[in-house]
Amino acid sequence: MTVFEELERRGLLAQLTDRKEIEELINAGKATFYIGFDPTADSLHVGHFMALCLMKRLQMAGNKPIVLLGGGTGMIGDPSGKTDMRKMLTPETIAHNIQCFKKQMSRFIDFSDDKAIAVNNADWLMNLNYVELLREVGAQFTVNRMLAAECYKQRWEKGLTFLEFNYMIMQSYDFYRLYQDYGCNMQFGGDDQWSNMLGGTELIRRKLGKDAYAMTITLLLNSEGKKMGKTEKGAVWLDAEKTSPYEFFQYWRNVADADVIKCMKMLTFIPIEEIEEMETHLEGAGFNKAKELLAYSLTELVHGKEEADKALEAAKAVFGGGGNSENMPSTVIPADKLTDGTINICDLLVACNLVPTKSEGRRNIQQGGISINGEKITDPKAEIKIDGEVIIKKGKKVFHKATLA
RNA sequence: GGGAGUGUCGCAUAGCGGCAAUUGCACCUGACUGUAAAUCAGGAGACUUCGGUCUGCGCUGGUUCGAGUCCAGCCACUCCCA
Repeated sequence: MTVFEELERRGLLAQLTDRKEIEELINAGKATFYIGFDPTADSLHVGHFMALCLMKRLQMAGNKPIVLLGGGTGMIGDPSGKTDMRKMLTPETIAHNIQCFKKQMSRFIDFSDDKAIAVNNADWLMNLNYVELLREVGAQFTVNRMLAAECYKQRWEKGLTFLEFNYMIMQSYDFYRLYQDYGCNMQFGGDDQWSNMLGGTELIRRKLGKDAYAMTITLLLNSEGKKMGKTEKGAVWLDAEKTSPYEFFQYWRNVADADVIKCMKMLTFIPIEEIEEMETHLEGAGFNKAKELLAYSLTELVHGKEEADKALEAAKAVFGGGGNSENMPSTVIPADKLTDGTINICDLLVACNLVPTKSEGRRNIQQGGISINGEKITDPKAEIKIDGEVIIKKGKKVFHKATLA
């Protein structure tokens, strides 16, 4: 099976400028392609992860990836698909975020022996001369065409600043530079990047008379049409500090039935034949097995085997009713929060970050949602004795361990 | 630069001067389940010695026994004209 076929069978392909040409290029394994990552946060998230997996798949097939870090484009902010103006990032934040990105990326992409390279578009964007750029590049774009781009539609009502409007130009210019400097003739990315990517192919065609290609991968949406990788608390991060391996595992363990197979296909490296086979006889409780596999293999990819094992162990212990609390998420309670070795139940819940306020904790207790060491708590004034460790259960599936400092 | 309008709990929406403030989505808890979905029930400013107390409708002042609601100034955003 060729790489291209595999991508297609996994449902990853969204839009392509020239299907046949791209298929041949990447299957031959000699292509150089790039994917851009803007340093908007100090950790990668699931969307980035998909792009990195695509890179890895293509790299394994012999192609050469270029990771483009958006040190320059990050100064502007991509308005695509955003309803509100992006907060402007300070140069310091951007530099910090780039460091974080680089560190995480090296887990997925092999940069040794020049098998992949990372570049920062700040290197060329920051020194651009305004008038020169306008004449060189600006003359190649018409405003009416840019405005027609799908990615700006959402901004119609809220307004689009000139700063953000220029994002497409910057990204196009990136592609143009990479084409010239590295012979990179393909750009891949998330489907929301389509218009920006087309800008680049267009620019290359006009300036150089050469063909360049663009391909986007499907956005990972759940069965309700919402972006996956988001929770109420925000994104599901790849950084263990921001989203613990256990939480990460649980996120995927809890996906809807309708989404398991799709996630497996799009996010894991489990052989596609295996997934398709599984798909044919998946029913009832069998879904749980599939979800467990999904959660495990993703956690393994992102956090390594050891952490994945721990997360799986913790999940089994907790949901299987076993007593092993070793790998459960936990909080250490400082001794000065205790009086006579006990702590008020509401204070305990807040201290463990299980609820935002005491009122919320009280409510949960009154509604019967809190158990300590398997015993339901009904009195919000209960004093909990902490000696050794205490297992707190909130709702149906939030387990937490509190230990004394 | 001139004119019009808007600013309420994550988002969206209601609110004749007596409101901790409507409704929808999202969210949380309970029941049923498979750590799924659907459904049903409940909850949802904070603190509380459970009697209360404090904070709150862009910001700052004012009118009033009492202001999300009226007035003035400011700020932000949107639209129209230039």
